[in-house]
Amino acid sequence: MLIQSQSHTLRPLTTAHLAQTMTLLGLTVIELRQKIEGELASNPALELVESRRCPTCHRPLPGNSPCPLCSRPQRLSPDQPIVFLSPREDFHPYHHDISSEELPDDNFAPEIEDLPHYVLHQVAVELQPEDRPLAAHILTSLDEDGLLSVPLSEISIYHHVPLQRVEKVLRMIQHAEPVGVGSPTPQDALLVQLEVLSESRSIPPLAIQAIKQGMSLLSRHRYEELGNILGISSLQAKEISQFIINNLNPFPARTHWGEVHQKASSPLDTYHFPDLIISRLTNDEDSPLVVEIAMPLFGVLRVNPLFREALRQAPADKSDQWRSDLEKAELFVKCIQQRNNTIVRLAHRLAVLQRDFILEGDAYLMPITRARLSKELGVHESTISRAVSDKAVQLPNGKIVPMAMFFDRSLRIRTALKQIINQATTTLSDSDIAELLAKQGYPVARRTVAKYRAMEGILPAHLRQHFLPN
DNA sequence: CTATGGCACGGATT
DNA sequence: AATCCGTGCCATAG
Repeated sequence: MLIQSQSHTLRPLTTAHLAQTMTLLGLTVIELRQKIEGELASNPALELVESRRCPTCHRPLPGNSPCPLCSRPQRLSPDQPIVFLSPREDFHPYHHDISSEELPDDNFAPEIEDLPHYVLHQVAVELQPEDRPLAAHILTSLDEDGLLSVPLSEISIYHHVPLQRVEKVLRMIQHAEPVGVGSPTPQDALLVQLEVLSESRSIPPLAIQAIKQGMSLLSRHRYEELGNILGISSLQAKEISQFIINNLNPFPARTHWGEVHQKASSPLDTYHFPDLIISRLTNDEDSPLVVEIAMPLFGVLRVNPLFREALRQAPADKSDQWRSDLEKAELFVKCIQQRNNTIVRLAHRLAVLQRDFILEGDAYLMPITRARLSKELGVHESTISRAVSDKAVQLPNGKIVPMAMFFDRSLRIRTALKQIINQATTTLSDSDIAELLAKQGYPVARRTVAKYRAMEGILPAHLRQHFLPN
């Protein structure tokens, strides 16, 4: 049998090994955690050793390696990302301490008043004095997403006023910034935002229906079924969905206040826990990237040495069972290592290739294919596919995006297209846009422009109207 | 007649 | 082998 040939690439030795590694590769952190917990529970030969922590930064360390950040020599090259496994005990997105200092917009008001006051000041002018307590009640009952957490009827009863009056006040609040705040459900928030948006620009006609009838399908990206309900094709459904994602936000408090045209980071997706967390080591322009690969458990998995020992004196009737447990455990540990190894190398390569995209944004995305990467890393194409699909990455700016975005061939062109339309003084037809794109080095067919436009939720030229921002 | 959406085909990707 | 994506052609709306 062939022994590993390449430098530090762990090679699968058996088909079972291969199969299991493949399966593991395809799993998200959260899925992997369940898988590992299952194995741990069913196989006594496996054990979980708790992670050590770095004495300096208190970060949990994978295995016996020194802390990849603190024990790093001073030789820092921007081209060399620091990639490491990061055992986690929590499953909330988190920011590296250093990068969290960097805030995206500078014109942010230094004295930030809290959301309830911010909204109250806006509605105060048109609010009847006697309705003030109602507004206050509503605004103090918001959850952290800006949604109303108590039923309206409760407020109505509490203040001994008719329900319509409460509704009237709520309507006022919902129309304040951030638009939709105070809505009882994400659905209501979207509807209000849509209504407000429709005053300044045209909107897809079926968007309202989509939100009203297909909310659950919408949030699960079930375009085909959504299309069926609305009596349109799944492509159209997708377009509408895209429009909603791009222009509306189901959780009003989660965006920054002020801007009307939110580029919300696809809010319907953000609850995913990222598998990769990318930040920058320092705020310098040439700082290396730090890539943490989320490990699902706070510890390191290994074969229990005591179990190995015990096997020697195993009672005859248990011997076979134990032996098989041990083998399974060894295989499992090896597969996990293999998975980690592949992901580390993949992440490293991606961080090198897509550095500009990670730091500067969509316009700098390199067009790369999974096939190319698989050659560079010396693995099968399907390996890359598995490793990428369904995974989420948190970028230094805090946005969580699907890992597949690193391989999106059209994203670059789509952002160029958006820029063209935003900067255009006249209303451009699709063919006009196609020409302009070609001049920028993106030769695309007119028909393709239409599709990209639709993907971005931008309406056709004759329905488009231009408004100056604010 | 022009601009755009639907459908389907072929090649690339997974 | 199945799926996705860009594109051409045609129908339709304005």
